[in-house]
Amino acid sequence: MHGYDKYAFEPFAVTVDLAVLTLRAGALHVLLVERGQEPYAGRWALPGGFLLPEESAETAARRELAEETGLADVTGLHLEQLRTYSEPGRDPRMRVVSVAFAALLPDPPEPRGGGDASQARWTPYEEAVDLAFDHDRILADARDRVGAKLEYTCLATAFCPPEFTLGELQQVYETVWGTALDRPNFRRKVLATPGFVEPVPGAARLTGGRGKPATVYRAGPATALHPPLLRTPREGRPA
Amino acid sequence: MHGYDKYAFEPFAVTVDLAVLTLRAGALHVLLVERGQEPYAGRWALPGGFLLPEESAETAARRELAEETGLADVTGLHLEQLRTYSEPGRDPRMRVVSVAFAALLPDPPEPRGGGDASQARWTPYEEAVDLAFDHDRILADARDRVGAKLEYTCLATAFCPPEFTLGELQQVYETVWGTALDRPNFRRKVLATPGFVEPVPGAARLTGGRGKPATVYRAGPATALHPPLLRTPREGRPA
DNA sequence: ACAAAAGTGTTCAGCGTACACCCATGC
DNA sequence: GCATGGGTGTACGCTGAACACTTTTGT
Repeated sequence: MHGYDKYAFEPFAVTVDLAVLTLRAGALHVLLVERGQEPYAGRWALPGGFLLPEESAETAARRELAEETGLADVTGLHLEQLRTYSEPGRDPRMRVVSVAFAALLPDPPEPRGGGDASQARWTPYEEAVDLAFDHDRILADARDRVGAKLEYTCLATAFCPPEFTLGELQQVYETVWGTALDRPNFRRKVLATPGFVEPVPGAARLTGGRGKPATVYRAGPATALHPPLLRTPREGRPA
Repeated sequence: MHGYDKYAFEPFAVTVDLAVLTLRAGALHVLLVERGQEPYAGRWALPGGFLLPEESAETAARRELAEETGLADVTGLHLEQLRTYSEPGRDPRMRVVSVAFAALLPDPPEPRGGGDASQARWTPYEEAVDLAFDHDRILADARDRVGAKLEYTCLATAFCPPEFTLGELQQVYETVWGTALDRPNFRRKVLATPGFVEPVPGAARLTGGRGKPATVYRAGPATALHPPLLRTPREGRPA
C-alpha cells in the first residue's frame, strides 16, 4: 500500500505562513510583504515560505521571518501554531499545504524586504485586505485566536516589552478587543492572578510625560489565567 | 528561487492522524488500530494515513477513518483540527508532516480493521500507551484540548447521541474532567445558556431502569458558552 | 494651581455553590 | 415502602462592575 515509494504520489509542498501582530501607536498592526514573484506578484501577503528538508514548521517560520523581513533574533517573539490550510487549489502552482502561525511582538523595528519579498512593512489591521492566496482568512483566524486567548491565558504580555506598566498591559486588551476596561478593576484582576506579572523592584516610569510614575512589571511564570479575564463589552472606547 | 520546480526538494509526505474519542460505560475511550506494516508493525497507533492529491486534510481524515476502522458515515462525527506535527524524524521512512485531528463520537459501533490496519478497537484512555510514532503525544494533546473546550464551547453534545438527557450530558463533563458536578446547578447553567440544548417536545426516557423519566434534549444551534462552565474541582467522583 | 496618570476604597447587584426538598418510576 | 434518578427552591458568600477618591508627577 502507500508509504515506501517516495515518488508514488504527486509531491506535496509544505509551507509556513505567519500572521505577525504587534501594537503600534495604540492600533493593531500586521506584518505584510509585497510579493516579488508570480503568482500574485505585486500583491501583499503574509510572510512565509517553503519548509526545508530538515526543518520543523516552527524552525521554518523563524527562518522565513528573518529572511523576508529582516526580523532576526527578535526578543520576545511569541510563535503559536494556528492551524493548517490544506484545501486543494489554494496555490495555483501546485499542491501546497501550509502550516499557519500567529506571532506576537512588542513594538518592533522597521522590517526590510528580502528573499521573495520585494518589501515588507507594518500595516494597520483594518487596511490588510485583498491579500494573496487565502491569507485574508488566515489573518482573520489569527486575530480571532489572539483575541480569545487574551481571555484565559497570559498571552497579553507577549505584546509588551520585557518591562511594562499595567497601563500598557491594559492597552493591549483594549486595542485587541476594541473595548474600554475599568482601570481599577483591571489592576486588581491582574494582580490577583498569581504569576501573571511580577513587580520590578524599585523601578517606576512616567508614561504620558505627566502623572504619577507607574510601577514597572515583568511577565511572570504563569501561562493560564484562572479565573479568566472575560471580555465584557462596555460601549465605545476611551479618549 | 524556490517554487516552480516541483521536484526541486525532497518531497514531503502529508498525513492525517485521528484521535477519535468516545465515552463507553462511563469511561473515555480512544480508537486505536494495530499496524499491519512496518514501521511499528504490530504496535497500536492512531488511525490515519496519507493525503491523496485532491483531498483536503479534513476529507482525508474522514476517508481514513472509514478505511481503517469501518466507521463510515458516522452520524454526529465532530472533527476538529488539533495541530500539525512536523519535526524531522517523526517517521523513520521519510519526511512526514502530519495534520492531527481530534474527533468526538457518541457511543459508536464496533470498529473493524482494514487498509493498513490489521485490527481496530476501542481502548480505555488510560491503557492507550506506547503507541507508534509520536502518537502518545498527539493523544495527550487531543485530550487536553477536548477537556479545555468543554469549558467554553458546546462541544460536550458531540459525545452524546442526537437525543440525550441532562444526566447524560453531565456524565460527559464528569468523565472527561474526572470531577463530580452538582446536578441542580449543572442543569440551571446548561438551560440558562441560550441555544446549548433544546427540549424534544413530549419525549421522556428512563435512564437507569428506575427513577423519574428524564426530559430528552437535542443539541441547540449555539457553539460558544457565555459564560463558560468552569471546571471547579470538587473532590472525588460520585458512586 | 491645574491637568494627567497611577493607585485605593467602597458599594451593590448578581451569580455560583451548596444543600434541602419534592416528583415519578421500578421493584 | 423504599431505592433511584429527575427536577425545584432557596439561602448565603463572593466576585466583579461601577464610581468616588487620593497620590504623585509635569507645566
